[in-house]
Amino acid sequence: MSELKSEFLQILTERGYIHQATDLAALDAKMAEGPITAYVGFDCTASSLHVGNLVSIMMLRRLQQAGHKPIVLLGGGTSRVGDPSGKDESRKLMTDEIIAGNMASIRSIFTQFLSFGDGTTDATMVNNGEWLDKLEYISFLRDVGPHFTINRMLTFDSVKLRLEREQPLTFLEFNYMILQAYDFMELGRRYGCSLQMGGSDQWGNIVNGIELARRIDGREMYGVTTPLITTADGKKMGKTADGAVWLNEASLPAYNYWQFWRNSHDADVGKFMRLFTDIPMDEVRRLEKLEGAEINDAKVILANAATAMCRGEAAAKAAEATARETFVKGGAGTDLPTIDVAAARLAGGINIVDLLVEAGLGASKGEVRRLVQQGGAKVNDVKVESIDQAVTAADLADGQIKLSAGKKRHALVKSA
RNA sequence: GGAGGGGUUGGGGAGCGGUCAAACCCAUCAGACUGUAAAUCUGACGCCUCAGGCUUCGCAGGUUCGAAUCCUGCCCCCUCCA
Repeated sequence: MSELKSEFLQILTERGYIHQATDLAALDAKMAEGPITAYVGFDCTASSLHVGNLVSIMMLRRLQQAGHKPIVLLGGGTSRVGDPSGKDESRKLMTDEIIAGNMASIRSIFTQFLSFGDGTTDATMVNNGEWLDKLEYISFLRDVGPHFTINRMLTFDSVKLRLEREQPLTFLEFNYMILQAYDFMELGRRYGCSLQMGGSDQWGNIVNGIELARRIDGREMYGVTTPLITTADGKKMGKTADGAVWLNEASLPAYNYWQFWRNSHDADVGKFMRLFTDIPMDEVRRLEKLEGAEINDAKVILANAATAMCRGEAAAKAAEATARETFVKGGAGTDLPTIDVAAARLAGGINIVDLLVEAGLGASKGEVRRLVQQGGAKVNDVKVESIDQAVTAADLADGQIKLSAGKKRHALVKSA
């Protein structure tokens, strides 16, 4: 895989998106010739996607930028079956209502990253329930069944791992890969889609689709997978103490999203810029070389770019302003988590431990007591000396009280 | 189906009648050092009305002054044999 001709694959390679690909040379030639249509599938297993899905979303964005057509496939149909990959246990079956709700919530995310419409390079959103829900069992079996041997299916990791560990794999789950393969073929028929992209765990599913389409339709299709993105200390990216880093504002406020990127490890700054922002490569190369305190500037640029893309320019600006106000000036930015407390209650004095728990800076009173005893709690940047201390209206400064747990976690209390 | 082994506090994993809220490691949180980084060092790490109390060791019973530790039943898991 020496010199690539197509802009898209050049960019993908340069920015670190490619893990595996089927017949890259042929795909490259095809993409250099003219626009193609490609898709990534997303299951509707949660009400929001998270940064783990971001690599795939960004690939679609790159695709569109390079003049090709992206399809976002929402797994309204496949979510009713459940992908068995990796997990030891079967996924719980989700109700149709939950799936529909998740799908509606996930849809909105994509408009931030792609431009939708009817133009040749406009993105399209499709729900595989459109065809999967209508399949007739016997005819489906006759059409598709002969092209899959059980022998082969048993060799795929998603199945093999489960069997090796003697974990049950239901027939329902076993069918997932067939349905995904069918999706790819169907997208080829309906939209002339010829490329499927996805995470490295999707490799088997993608290859199945390619083979199915070739056997039944004689259509040549391709697959590209992304590497599993890990952080510099070797962990799966996107896991924080509080859980996943969600893309939806409702699941994770912009300030926290911004902070996630701002707190990247030094060594990850360049990698993340390449994958998750549109910052030009020259700029990336310059910024990732910064050392010492200067790399912090690069982290801010990363956080701004990533947040702006997902949550909009205004949200990024507000988050940055709050971070600057809070961390650089030692004040309190408006984007910090805020709780309201009745004026009367505040006038009477509220125990600091109770207040910290209410503000979400600790999970239990015991935890917060420890925090105070270890000198990690602050009111208006003054260390709390005792767990018996009370916060009163006298602590209000500019109508608010700043609570801190450690150096990074802050919240505001407002009197209402 | 047969024979063994096991289910312990977020994860891993000790404990095998009292000194057990339960070793140790990881993760996590805080403090120091810094750059809102990493590494390192220190401390904490079930809940509460916190020098005291309460609820935990798969589930339900039982033995005992006293059980995570013993017994009975149930559920689940693993290994080997068929």
